[in-house]
Amino acid sequence: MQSKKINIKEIAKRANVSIATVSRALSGNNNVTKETQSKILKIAHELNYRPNLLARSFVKGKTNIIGLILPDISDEFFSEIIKSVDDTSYQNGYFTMVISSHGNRSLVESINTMMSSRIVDGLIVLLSTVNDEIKKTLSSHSIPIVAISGDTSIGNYDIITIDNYKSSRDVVKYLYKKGYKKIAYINGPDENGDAILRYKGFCDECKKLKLTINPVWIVKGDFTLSGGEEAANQLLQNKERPEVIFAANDMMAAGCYNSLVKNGYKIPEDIGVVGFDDILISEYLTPPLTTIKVDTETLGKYATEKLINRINGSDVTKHQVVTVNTELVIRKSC
Amino acid sequence: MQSKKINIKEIAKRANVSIATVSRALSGNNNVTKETQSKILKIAHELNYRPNLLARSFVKGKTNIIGLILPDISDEFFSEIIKSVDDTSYQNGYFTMVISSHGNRSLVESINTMMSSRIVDGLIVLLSTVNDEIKKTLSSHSIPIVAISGDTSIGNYDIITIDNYKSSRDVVKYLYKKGYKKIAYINGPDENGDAILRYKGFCDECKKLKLTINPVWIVKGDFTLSGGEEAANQLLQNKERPEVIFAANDMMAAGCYNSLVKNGYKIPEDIGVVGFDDILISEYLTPPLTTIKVDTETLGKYATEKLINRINGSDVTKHQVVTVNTELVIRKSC
DNA sequence: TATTTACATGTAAACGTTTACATATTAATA
DNA sequence: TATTAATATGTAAACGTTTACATGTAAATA
Repeated sequence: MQSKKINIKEIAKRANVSIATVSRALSGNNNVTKETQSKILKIAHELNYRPNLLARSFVKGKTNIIGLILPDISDEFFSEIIKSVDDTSYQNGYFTMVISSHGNRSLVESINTMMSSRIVDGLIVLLSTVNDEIKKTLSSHSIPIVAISGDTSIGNYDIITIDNYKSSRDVVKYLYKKGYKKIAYINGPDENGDAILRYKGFCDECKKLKLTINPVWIVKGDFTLSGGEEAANQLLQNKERPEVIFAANDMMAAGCYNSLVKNGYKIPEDIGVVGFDDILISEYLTPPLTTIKVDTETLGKYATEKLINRINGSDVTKHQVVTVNTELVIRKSC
Repeated sequence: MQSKKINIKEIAKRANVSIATVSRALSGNNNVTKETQSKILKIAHELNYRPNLLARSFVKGKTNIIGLILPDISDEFFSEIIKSVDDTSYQNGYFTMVISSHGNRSLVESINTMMSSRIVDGLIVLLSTVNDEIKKTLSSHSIPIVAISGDTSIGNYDIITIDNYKSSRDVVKYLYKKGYKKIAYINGPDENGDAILRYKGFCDECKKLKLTINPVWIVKGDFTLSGGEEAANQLLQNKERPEVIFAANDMMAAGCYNSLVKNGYKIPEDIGVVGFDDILISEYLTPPLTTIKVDTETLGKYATEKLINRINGSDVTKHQVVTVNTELVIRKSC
């Protein structure tokens, strides 16, 4: 039951100084004597004073909050990024505000709201698909924006990405080295930037290794578990069976497992499977899934650091595309 | 390149009215003529005016942001809660700020910072373990607080929880009905509120069904995958083998799978397994895991609604404990 | 001692809203 | 028509900080 409001005015009164001096003492400004400062600090502590961050943000025009906009928050990949972003921003004196744009909230709407509200100093946007509307919205920013996206086509903002193309080629290279010649591919959604590059990497490496790509072994998927299962079912209906299935993400690879088990195929003896992402469940599938590990921690870290450097003006270079390394994790599925 | 700052003052000047009238017109206040309002709205739209939410929050003493404090953000269980909380708060005109207290940030520190900063109107705190320090911190709140926790011991705040005790009894009941008599139990961490109640439920139902609890079949776990695997290894070293293992959470159940497979046991033919939580991987284990489904969506929704009702004063009852239902999901693991 | 310099502190404006209160205008009533 | 009530609008304070500028004081220099 604190009767009086504790603010710098109250502290000033008790310390017999002006509010300016209190402000300076509390902010560690050097233009204040040791004695005055310690007196003020003591009183502030006694009164359990906490600065009104809202007032401070208001006058400074800076909230030290960064916004993180997600297409859909429940995906495990995203939750790891949230953690990394939140960790990094905290270390740099920022808070993280998470805005998911599922349900009745569109991505563009979320971005616009956040950009104009002055509540966040900058924005990290996680993009799975990038259409022209989104690109236009992002480019018309009034605050710094960093995108985490597979689509690296030029926009007027920084992009943190992974090397989908090279990683995909690495997978094919590895399969080839293992002796696989007949590789099937389950693609991701058409408009998905990551999916497009992964597919291109697959095709190019096959071409380079002179592996003929059987058209019936290229099937469309949607990055979901059931989509992967259906795609695998479709693959199994062909007369000629592939030796290994390369799914464009782990979730679909897990779907393949379901299909293969139900159809009586053993992994990897009958058909091998390889995925992309290294999500949590991949390690615990039977057999554990060979896949491309995406370093989400670094991804989130880079994005956050880049954004903060943009915010505080220590990075004034042209917008960049930063690529985070991936790693082939060899397990037992092929 | 907007040369002039767009605020209500600027709009007032152009509309030839006072800032008060602009404020009223924009906020939909009725004390303003249709003509004046539409004139102001038109100008605001032309100038692409966006209210400074920070200024508004500051003067109103309300930010419409709720804080969500997590022990560690990467857990899948938490990410589902984030989604649900964010969704519900958005529907009620609130933003969600996520604060994870991993790394160098303690839970108590996070709570204190958030409570005093005035940045959030209320706080949802996800608790796995509740010690006295946390309880004391939560009880000394200056803003509404809702805890999502297994520990329902009375504190001066609302608690949303699941019925760990009853659910655990349900599992034992089901196993008994299936004919299992020799049930092993892998416990969670000592101080974990959920774990304590699950264990109690297990014991009480065994007693009721007159199932003798073999002490060597009760082993300690830590809710992690490797912990589950070790616990199962330990169980398998006894001369007498249990017929089924009840793991206090799904992660440990998955660990059991690893141990059993490595030791040449078939699930469920040789030994059955049952878990608790119904996390994403449970469905995709081989065989799919029978477990207790926790309705995270409802959990997050209830917590958020409760909090918002506290914030806007529409709920002034004594602090409550609200229990969200669980469901036994029968799959193939026992 | 007189003057300059450095430093500590105070004064007051600024940030962009909302809102209590005052005032002016219009409509409703006697 | 005179009075009252209702409505529209304006004025100015308030929210809690930070900070440019002014002022005062003590130390350093001439």
